[in-house]
Amino acid sequence: MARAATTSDAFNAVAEPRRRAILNYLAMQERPVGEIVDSLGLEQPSVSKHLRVLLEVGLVSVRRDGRRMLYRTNAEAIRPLHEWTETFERFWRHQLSRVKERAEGKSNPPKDSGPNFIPRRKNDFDSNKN
Amino acid sequence: MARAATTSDAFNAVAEPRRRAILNYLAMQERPVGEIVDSLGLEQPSVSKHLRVLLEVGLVSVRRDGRRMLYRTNAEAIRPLHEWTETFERFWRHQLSRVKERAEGKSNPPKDSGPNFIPRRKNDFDSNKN
DNA sequence: TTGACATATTCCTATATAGGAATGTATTGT
DNA sequence: ACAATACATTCCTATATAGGAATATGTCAA
Repeated sequence: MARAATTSDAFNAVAEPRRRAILNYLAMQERPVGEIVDSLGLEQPSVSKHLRVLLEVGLVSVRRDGRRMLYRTNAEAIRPLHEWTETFERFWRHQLSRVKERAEGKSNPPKDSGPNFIPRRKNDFDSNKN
Repeated sequence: MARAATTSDAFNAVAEPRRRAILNYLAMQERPVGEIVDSLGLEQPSVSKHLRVLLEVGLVSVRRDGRRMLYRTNAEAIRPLHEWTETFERFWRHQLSRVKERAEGKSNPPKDSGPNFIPRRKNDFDSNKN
């Protein structure tokens, strides 16, 4: 009766901007927690918690190196998201051409897109602090 | 101090499986609410609420047709997700080849991927009832 | 063993749902 | 005007965070 757990699946896990930032950071190479903390400017407990979520859904893997824990992004786990979004690719291509036609002036003003359109935010995905 | 609103951005909005199902359903063509209710087997108020969220983040658009409201997916709004996931494509390609090498038996057992690996669910994204 | 270093976990709290039930609102046909 | 149709909104509640603070756990060096 509430929102699904962040650990439900990759979709829920990556809904949090800091977790996406962490995934970006760990994509190139494995890193210890401390470096994530320093580089992204987050609190250490916060990073540990986010990593736990990412680990539970398989978005990262870990191995111990002495007293440090080296995390790395498991890109494979992001694939389902990529594939889901991919099914819409052909549609935004079509919509683009339609918009283009309209820009070239093909009469009727779009009495479309209803009551309150309210497109909230822009493209501020990724990163963010704290 | 809690989870970000579902209306924060597309990432949060599509974290809910039923909303993804609705987006899939409305991708091909616009549809009245009633058809979504019947086709996906959800409660009408539930569908209206989900549509409101999708509308607020710009993932769908509406127009009135008599007493019906015709919704349609705005694929363009899914593009940021596609682009974010796309940045990981090259990585899962690399990882795949690494896994392949290992399968062909290149010695050392993967003392990798830490304490409790716990990859929870499989690929049951999309759809779902209620 | 002890202390320092690196992470993880626990506790507490404000907040935002998602579902169910009930009700409100807009629009059309007669 | 009125009933019926099609949606939207409100109310209520159990649940799952995310952040901050404090503390616990694990590992290495001397």
